[in-house]
Amino acid sequence: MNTGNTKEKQISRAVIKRLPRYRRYLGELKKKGIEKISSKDLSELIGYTASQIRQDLNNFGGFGQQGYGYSVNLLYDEIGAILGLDKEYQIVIVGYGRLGQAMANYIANNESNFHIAGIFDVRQIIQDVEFKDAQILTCGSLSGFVKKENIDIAVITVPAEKAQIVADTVCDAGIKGIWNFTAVDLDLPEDVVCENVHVSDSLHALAYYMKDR
Amino acid sequence: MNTGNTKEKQISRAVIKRLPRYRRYLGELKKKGIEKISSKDLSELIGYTASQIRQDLNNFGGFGQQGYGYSVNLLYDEIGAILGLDKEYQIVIVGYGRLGQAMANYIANNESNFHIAGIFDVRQIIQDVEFKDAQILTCGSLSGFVKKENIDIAVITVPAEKAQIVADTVCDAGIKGIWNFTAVDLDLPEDVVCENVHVSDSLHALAYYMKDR
DNA sequence: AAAAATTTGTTAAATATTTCTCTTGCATTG
DNA sequence: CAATGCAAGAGAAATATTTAACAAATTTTT
Repeated sequence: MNTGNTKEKQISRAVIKRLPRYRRYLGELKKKGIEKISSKDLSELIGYTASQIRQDLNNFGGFGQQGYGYSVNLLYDEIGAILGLDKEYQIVIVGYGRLGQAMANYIANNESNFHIAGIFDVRQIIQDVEFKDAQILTCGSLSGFVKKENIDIAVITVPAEKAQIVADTVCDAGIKGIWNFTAVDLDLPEDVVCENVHVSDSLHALAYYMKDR
Repeated sequence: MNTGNTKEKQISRAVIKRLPRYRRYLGELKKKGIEKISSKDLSELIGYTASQIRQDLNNFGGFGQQGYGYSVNLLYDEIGAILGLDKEYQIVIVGYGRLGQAMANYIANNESNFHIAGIFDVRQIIQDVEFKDAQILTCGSLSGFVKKENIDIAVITVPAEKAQIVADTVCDAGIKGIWNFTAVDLDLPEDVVCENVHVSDSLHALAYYMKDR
């Protein structure tokens, strides 16, 4: 077991970025009732080389069987465990505009192990008083809520100019992870993990690849 | 000029992914009225090494001046031109749920050279009949609209199970690029460019990095 | 006006990542 | 139940990416 004190091979970010994708495809195979798959077949499906798939998976252990392939169900669960998707995370959504609402829906409907504990907005929300079992509150109570409810992750969907203030607030309150949808890179304490969804960067990359079409 | 028939160094995807980020920071510097910056200072700001910044930029030409640095304004525009952000793109948004609305707002307010020409949804939308100067229409007219209006990019924000059908429709109608927000990878013709925003993959990567916190 | 300090563009070195090759083990088939 | 084929795992080779080093050009200082 990894207790964090042995010097072990650091898994590259590129590998981690591929894991959710493997899991996504395995989920689809599962749904279709397919029980086993070889790295070769998975390769054709996903578009990475078979070699890379095997190499990636072997960073975490041998989940396959020679002459047979990989068990779809087993591999799906194993990757889930590697990613930490075998636990439940408590999250808050900060910023309940259209993007915040979209992400709330997405999480509630597709990410069963991420529980929306609270939703925050600067405005006093009138139409919705709650979302599923989460209260919708004003930002003033954010810090206290994160502390009291032991929130793991803050989803930041506020306007860009408010993002850093929100980040500071939740970090001070002891948050462990931030899922940032704003177009700024946040300045965060060492021990807070952050994943950015910079849609503008993605759109601009799209423009680049369209250049000579 | 690149006419596409000379064998030239292929720019790696990693470089392209960094360009929008450079431009974003340069935009902020511009706003602050800063006129020049060295790769060293930019490095401290962005977090890439100065060496990498220079290397990246020199893929496209020498925009800096020895002993001086880079002109913020010039570099901002040059990167914009490299990315193809000096043209206007006609886009349609397909799927006008909360995510579609969020992206429509984002584009209208932040991406001046992407013009929302039309918005499509399966439902007959009652409350909004139009968004800025774009009509909101039902999906039946999507194909005809894309053809007639010469649309460049389709933003796909429909439920995952509809994504491929929408993609097929717009591709048949001659679209050049797709900005895909659904959790599936689309099967597309060779000549259609696609940029995916797989939020689930991003969330799962976040979970991984939170493991031992 | 000369000297010193900057800072780019570029080439070379170091790392990291991906692909290839080969060995070994398992499963299937006759 | 032996022979054959399949496919993982592992290590080596090949690529690609990133970082470092340095010469040349420019600016600033004295």
